[in-house]
Amino acid sequence: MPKVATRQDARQKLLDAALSVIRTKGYSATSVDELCAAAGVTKGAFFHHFKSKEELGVAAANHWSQITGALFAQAPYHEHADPLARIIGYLEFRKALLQGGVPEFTCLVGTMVQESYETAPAIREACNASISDHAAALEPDIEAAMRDRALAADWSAASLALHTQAVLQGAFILAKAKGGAAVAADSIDHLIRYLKLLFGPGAAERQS
Amino acid sequence: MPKVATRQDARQKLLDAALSVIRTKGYSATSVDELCAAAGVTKGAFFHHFKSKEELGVAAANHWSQITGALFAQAPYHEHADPLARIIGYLEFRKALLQGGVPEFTCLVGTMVQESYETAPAIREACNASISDHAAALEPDIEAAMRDRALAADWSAASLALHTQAVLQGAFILAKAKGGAAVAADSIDHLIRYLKLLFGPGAAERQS
DNA sequence: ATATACATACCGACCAGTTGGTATGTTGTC
DNA sequence: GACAACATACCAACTGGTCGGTATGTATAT
Repeated sequence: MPKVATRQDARQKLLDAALSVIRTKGYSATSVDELCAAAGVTKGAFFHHFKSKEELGVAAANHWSQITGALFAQAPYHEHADPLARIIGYLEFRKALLQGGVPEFTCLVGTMVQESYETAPAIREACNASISDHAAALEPDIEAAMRDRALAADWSAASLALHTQAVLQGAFILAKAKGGAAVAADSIDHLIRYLKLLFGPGAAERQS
Repeated sequence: MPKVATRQDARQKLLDAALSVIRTKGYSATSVDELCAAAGVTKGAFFHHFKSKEELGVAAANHWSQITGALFAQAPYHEHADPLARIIGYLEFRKALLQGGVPEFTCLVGTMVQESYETAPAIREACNASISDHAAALEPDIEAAMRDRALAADWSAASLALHTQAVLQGAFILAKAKGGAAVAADSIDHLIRYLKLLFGPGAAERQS
């Protein structure tokens, strides 16, 4: 029996618990006690690993970056030869992720940054890094697609990458408001349509 | 001296205070005491007008709907003869609203629904109504634009209207994460570009 | 005109429960 | 035996909410 396994992993259990609890109730409404209960850990363990609730918030945002980073890095859409196909594939992948209850497919950092952007700068910055890094990962494919089609656009690859994240974050808000994933899928479809119009046949001629 | 003025307006003062305080700190992190202090009102007055904090949340969402409803109803973009111009005008208007600090231009109900969608059904529904009604107000113009151009689209006016709200809500999240309005404006620009591609010259031929 | 009756608007002390955080153990490991 | 990884007990501050009370307005009957 790996006795070591029960020891030393309180931090991980807290971090994992934070992902689901905070996505369900929000950061402020989530108490330390609740987090400990969900993780099956005592309060002493909590403050042994995190010197404050805010530090847990920062760590949770970073944890989220790691997990989602790994998920998207190994996703199959990277295999497409055409960069545009990879971008569309990414968005189809995000649509396919809209499974289960709303708390299960929504974004931790999008939720957290709303509550803490003015009151907890460290959390805001960790959330910003998570979103911005994820967006930055899309830039090379967007740039390649622009080059392929010789697009002389009045927008940058970076701004389009951020726009995809805006649509996704907004789609999550609508899903929360309406209590279902359907709206979110519709919004992603509109984004896909936008990309196809931007990069599709005759696109270079339409833009100048 | 209007002695009456000092009476009876505690409710309004609380509602107005709620708009700014909740947009800054979020719903959960805003305490009743804080709300009272910001409104210059006592706790007794609070619970005289609202039987619970949650009821204040619902009332604040409705108050927000009223205020924003009036703002957009009297906005100048309705004067355009062309329905597409009205839609683009609406989005330009929203871009022009990105002034001042982040808490001043972001959306109350978008913020609130993130925190309460699972825990406070009444607030969720009030926020949903605010967003959905606002989106619904855009539908007639979208439908008219589709009719004008004889678009046989595989998307509905309703879904496009909701998509505009998703982009706006997402733009606010990015603005909060990055600490400035610039990203939000860029995202609205992408949305405007999408609409121009959807409805612009040759659009009917491109879609089938 | 005025007394009675009642409703509305508001005040502020108070309460029980919860909050984030701390101080002091205990236990296993190198 | 030193140190990390926890557990337990506890605390002051704050939380949403209650409650008895007061000031003011209004309808009605006399």
